[in-house]
Amino acid sequence: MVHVKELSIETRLRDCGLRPTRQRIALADLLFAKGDRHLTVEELHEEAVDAGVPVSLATVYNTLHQFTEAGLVRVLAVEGSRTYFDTNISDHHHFFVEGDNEVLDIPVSSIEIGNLPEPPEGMEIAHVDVIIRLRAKKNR
Amino acid sequence: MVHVKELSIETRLRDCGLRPTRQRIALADLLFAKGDRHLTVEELHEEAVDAGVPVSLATVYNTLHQFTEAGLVRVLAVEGSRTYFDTNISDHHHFFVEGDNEVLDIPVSSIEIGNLPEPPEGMEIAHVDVIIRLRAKKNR
DNA sequence: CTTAGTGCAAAACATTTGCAAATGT
DNA sequence: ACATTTGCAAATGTTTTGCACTAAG
Repeated sequence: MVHVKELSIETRLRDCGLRPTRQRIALADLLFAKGDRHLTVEELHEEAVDAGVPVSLATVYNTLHQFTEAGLVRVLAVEGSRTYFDTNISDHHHFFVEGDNEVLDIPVSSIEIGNLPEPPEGMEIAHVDVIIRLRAKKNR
Repeated sequence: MVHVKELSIETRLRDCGLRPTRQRIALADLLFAKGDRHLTVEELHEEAVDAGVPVSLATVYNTLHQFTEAGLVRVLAVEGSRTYFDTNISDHHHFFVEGDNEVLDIPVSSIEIGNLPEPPEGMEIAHVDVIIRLRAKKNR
């Protein structure tokens, strides 16, 4: 049924030098089928298990790191304890809802950053992350 | 000798509802004496021990969290594993040197952010973090 | 004295790793 | 068949917690 999609994901994995194993295909499906997502390892693992793909937690960790190296996903540093992975690798920024620990995309076009400072000698800019931290507005 | 400074730190702590204990004073001294700093718990602990204040790691954790709640320091989310604490609580941004895991301040004045998107319904902006990730420039 | 703070060791998490068994090519 | 990948369980690294002991007011 979802065979067309799986084929293309298999190709993508192969292009990255990753063997398209059952687990990797299933994880990639979950990651990319539903559009842009922000997930912890734990969340993805649970989704996979719920979807009937009993992959181990260690494999989810390993797979997400492989995907990161392959440039399929990106690591998000928003909160100390858990690592978030972002399936949207295009240039964009994030809302982070404190308390809920929820991450939302901000289209890059909607933010203008000017006057970026010169990086120190011998350094170049790898990436600019903007995180807008949100809290519930207290209604009084 | 450094008594004037210690007195004022004692007052600051007291104002935050924190008893100025030996350990807290020593840690606050290390944090604030040398200007703006970006430290992990481990680093601060080592500094304290080196300075002849044999505080325990757990106390450094507890103290930094208390300082954070009191608004004396700020948590920096730059890198997944370790938590950085920033002694500069004014509005500013950061360079993060990947590989070195080093954090550098960027004066806020030098970056202009325009077109900030509207926060979702019922939310307000708590803080805007800009992290410019740097990598060593490859000289070719 | 009384209460809050500290240190230690153990617990709790998140993440990584080693190795035998399973899978992909 | 052969190399890679997986799963498990154990190891690691970081942070938190429980509780007896110590220090501050």
